[in-house]
Amino acid sequence: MYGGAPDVDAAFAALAHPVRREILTRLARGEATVNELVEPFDLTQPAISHHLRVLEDAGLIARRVDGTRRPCRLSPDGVTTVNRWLEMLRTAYEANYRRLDALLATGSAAPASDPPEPTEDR
Amino acid sequence: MYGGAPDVDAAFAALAHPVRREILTRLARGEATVNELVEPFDLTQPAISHHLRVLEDAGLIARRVDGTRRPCRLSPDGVTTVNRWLEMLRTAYEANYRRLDALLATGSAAPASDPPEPTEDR
DNA sequence: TATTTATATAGACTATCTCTTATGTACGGA
DNA sequence: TCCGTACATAAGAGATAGTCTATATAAATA
Repeated sequence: MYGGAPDVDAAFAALAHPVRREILTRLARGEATVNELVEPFDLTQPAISHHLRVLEDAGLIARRVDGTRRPCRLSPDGVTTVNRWLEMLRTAYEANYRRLDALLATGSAAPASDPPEPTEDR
Repeated sequence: MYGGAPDVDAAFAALAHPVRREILTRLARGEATVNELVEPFDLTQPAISHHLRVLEDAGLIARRVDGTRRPCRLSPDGVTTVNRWLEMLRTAYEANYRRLDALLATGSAAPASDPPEPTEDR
């Protein structure tokens, strides 16, 4: 990663809005101009421009200049940031499970009220 | 309004707050009661209880009853929901790249988006 | 140069979020 | 039973986010 890693908070905050996630879904199929991104929504152009700014600041999209147009494309940096955080969470979670399993395997006294853990990941 | 799947929306919205992400990080290391989760933060107990409610509604944590205590633990469901959405995005993104690569390999005229040169404005 | 097109920015309004204090509820222990 | 502990819920203040209209900017076009 060349530039500074986009901040985790900005990436998660950007992904929290359904319109912004829809914009990303559209951009995953290829580049699009601002007006092309406005069209599927019942929102004004300034509203979409604002969402694009948020996505850009989060490292989720990038833009180039083409005359008066600013075609947007997906930038994997923001998604990578989010994936890394989720991976950290999952790693800590699984490490805790391994520790718990090891503890139970030793035959140590288990907490009496311990319910069987229901779900495995995925 | 513009919502897609409601669980996706709830999960991403829940993850958008840094305090809630910190709570999840703590729970990845094991179960904790509400008071134990309040302690590391400079927030009141009702504020943390509200965050826990948001996390529970998003399928990110689960709670059990132990006397007057409500120990919380991580629930993988919400993270799985988020991971699935990100995987969808990545899949579409990579499919688009393969399509573009195939197009370029045929020697056809590329779409107007050929320069990978990052023209950055401002 | 004047006009149109594509997009950005500003300001205001409103809705939602976050946090607080105050209070309610349920359980355990004396 | 009375009290303390652990937590939830309510109500309201203050902050923030999302959206609109109006306007600015900049390039393309006539």
